Amino acid sequence: MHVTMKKIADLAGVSRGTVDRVLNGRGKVKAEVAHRIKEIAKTLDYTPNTVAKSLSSRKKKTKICVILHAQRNLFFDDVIKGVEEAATTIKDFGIQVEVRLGYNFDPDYQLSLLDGAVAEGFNAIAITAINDPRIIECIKKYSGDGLPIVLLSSWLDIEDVLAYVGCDYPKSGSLSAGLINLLTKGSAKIGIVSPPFSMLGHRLRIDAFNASIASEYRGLEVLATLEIPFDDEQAYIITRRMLEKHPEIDTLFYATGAFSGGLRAVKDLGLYGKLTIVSVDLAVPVMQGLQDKGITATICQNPVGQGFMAIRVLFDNLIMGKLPEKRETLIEPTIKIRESIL
Amino acid sequence: MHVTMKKIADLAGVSRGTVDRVLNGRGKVKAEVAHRIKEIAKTLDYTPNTVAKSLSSRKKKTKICVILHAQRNLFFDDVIKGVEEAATTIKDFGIQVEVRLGYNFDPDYQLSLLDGAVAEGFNAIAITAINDPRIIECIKKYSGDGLPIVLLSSWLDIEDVLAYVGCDYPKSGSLSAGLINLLTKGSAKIGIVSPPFSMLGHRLRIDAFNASIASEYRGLEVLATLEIPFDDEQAYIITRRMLEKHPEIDTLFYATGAFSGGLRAVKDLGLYGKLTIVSVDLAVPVMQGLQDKGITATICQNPVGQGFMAIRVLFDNLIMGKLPEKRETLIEPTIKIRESIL
DNA sequence: CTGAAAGCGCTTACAG
DNA sequence: CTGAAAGCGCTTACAG
Repeated sequence: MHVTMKKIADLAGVSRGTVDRVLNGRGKVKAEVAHRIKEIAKTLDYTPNTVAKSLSSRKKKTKICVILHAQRNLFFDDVIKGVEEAATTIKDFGIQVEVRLGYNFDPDYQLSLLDGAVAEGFNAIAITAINDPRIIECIKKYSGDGLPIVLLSSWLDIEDVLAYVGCDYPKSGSLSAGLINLLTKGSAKIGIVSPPFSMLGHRLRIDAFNASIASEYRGLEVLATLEIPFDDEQAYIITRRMLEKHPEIDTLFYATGAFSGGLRAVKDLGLYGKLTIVSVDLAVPVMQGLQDKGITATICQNPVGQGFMAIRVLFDNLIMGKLPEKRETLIEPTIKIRESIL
Repeated sequence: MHVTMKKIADLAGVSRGTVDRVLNGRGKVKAEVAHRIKEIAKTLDYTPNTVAKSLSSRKKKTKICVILHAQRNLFFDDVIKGVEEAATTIKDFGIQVEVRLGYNFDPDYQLSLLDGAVAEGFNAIAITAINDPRIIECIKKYSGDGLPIVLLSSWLDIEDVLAYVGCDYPKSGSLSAGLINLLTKGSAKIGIVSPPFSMLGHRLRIDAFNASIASEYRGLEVLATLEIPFDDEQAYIITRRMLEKHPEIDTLFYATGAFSGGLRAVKDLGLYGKLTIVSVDLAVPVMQGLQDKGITATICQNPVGQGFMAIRVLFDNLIMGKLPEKRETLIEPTIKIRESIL
């Protein structure tokens, strides 16, 4: 019971060093011996002991860098909280985690953070990567070089990467559709406001929203779909124009972070509290809106869990050489209403 | 950087053994020496290395017993899934986790499981304790003897225990009220069906539900509140009688696991699909009901998370001697609708 | 009351 | 290509 390297070494009639070489692919071992060791390990169902492993390799510090694409906000505060929670549990494994904030979705700056982290010898990276060709190129390159990289919270289709940990955008979209159906008893004129589709996830979300309506909820009708930048002034203008152009709109699916501008437009038009509004995430104005019943519900994506999982996936890979089962670790979206945040 | 026992020993001019004695309260040490060591440890902000700690004490196996009060069902399957997930992450710490199923809420049987686990030398216990004086007494006794016990998923007011990990019943109640308010646009005649209040949590949930309505949602009216046992035949009869007696009821808060009986009553009366039904948890008939839109929503309590946290709390205590920050680790209730389970 | 030594299961130079 | 030894940070008998 409980197989160790020593036991395998004894059975194979070699030293632990040799077993180590075979099982961890360090240096050359005579083929015949290697084969024998592998057989024994397999027969005995050997699994290396993570705890011993990390204790023994404590000298060569292992460092994980978490790179975000903007300054802190409520969402990233939660992501960071999850990251730090995970960091605490793996601290004693000699793994250090460092968070570096980006600046205003600036690709150049993020690029410099990325290169900087690699130059400083970080052993793994979690990044909310900006959808920019140079960044994608850069991530591909480092991944190709064997650096474990996790895309955190922002979906990009990069195969080479270790994993994507973040929102299940399609599910977030269909969940929103189902919820709006319930909240409006199956009949609604909907205006959609989305962040730019250049962030791929957002398109996936809206597509799923529409697909869900088309297949299940015929009483829901989408009158307008707007992409707006992360800019509250723009949000105000565009949202206002949409509501003026479509006075029949009684429901807003407001799937963007630039919330206060849009909310102001709703208020200025005297529609606050009259519209059914479903939002995403939990920014400050959303919290406020739920509180005073102007916002009906919001679809969250468990940012704490995202941060936590990103670190776990990297930890498992660094310590165990483990690949995640699926390249996408999708975090379950959840419905929050007023009482959820009380 | 990075304080170890050896460093402290050197600074104090003693051996590591002595430092160990002081910091872990094993055996006597001259008061003056002990004091010096404590000072140094505090100054240097020493925190013991969990990894080394557990590796070194690997010989004396540590075992956690998880005792449930009934056979498996979807809820406990998820709890067990969480338990096993946590068990995997701590396996290499030499901690074994074993799950033992109760039988039909039978206190005698649970008592025998509890005594059995202690007799077999388990080092910690997580238990979905039945609200029975003998069991409470027994838990108190073992807790008093220093055995770390976590109450899992079933709330009891036992101070001596290490922690309660489970549903936030009051929040579950207010969340249900808020949700029903949204689903019915603020106007509903409600029938409540609850499991017996002898399980304390259920009373807390219904109380919070009513309190929330009283303070915020005056358009909601509770016409009947029924406690029913976990028995589908009874559930059928009682639910049917309630609906016949109060034909104005348009909304059901069906906060019990005995679901299929009640659902059959609704169907037999031709009300399926017409009532707004909010349920709790995700038993098979609930899943089915959400699927075909007969059930509007259900309030879940993250059973996977409960199982996971229970083990984590015990692990932290066993390995680190850490007490949980609060004695109650409350799991956030969540709203699930049709699309949540698709 | 205190220290020296061995050990937990692995990795890492260092020899050969 | 392979082995013996030291070490990661702690605990645990065993002496004294």
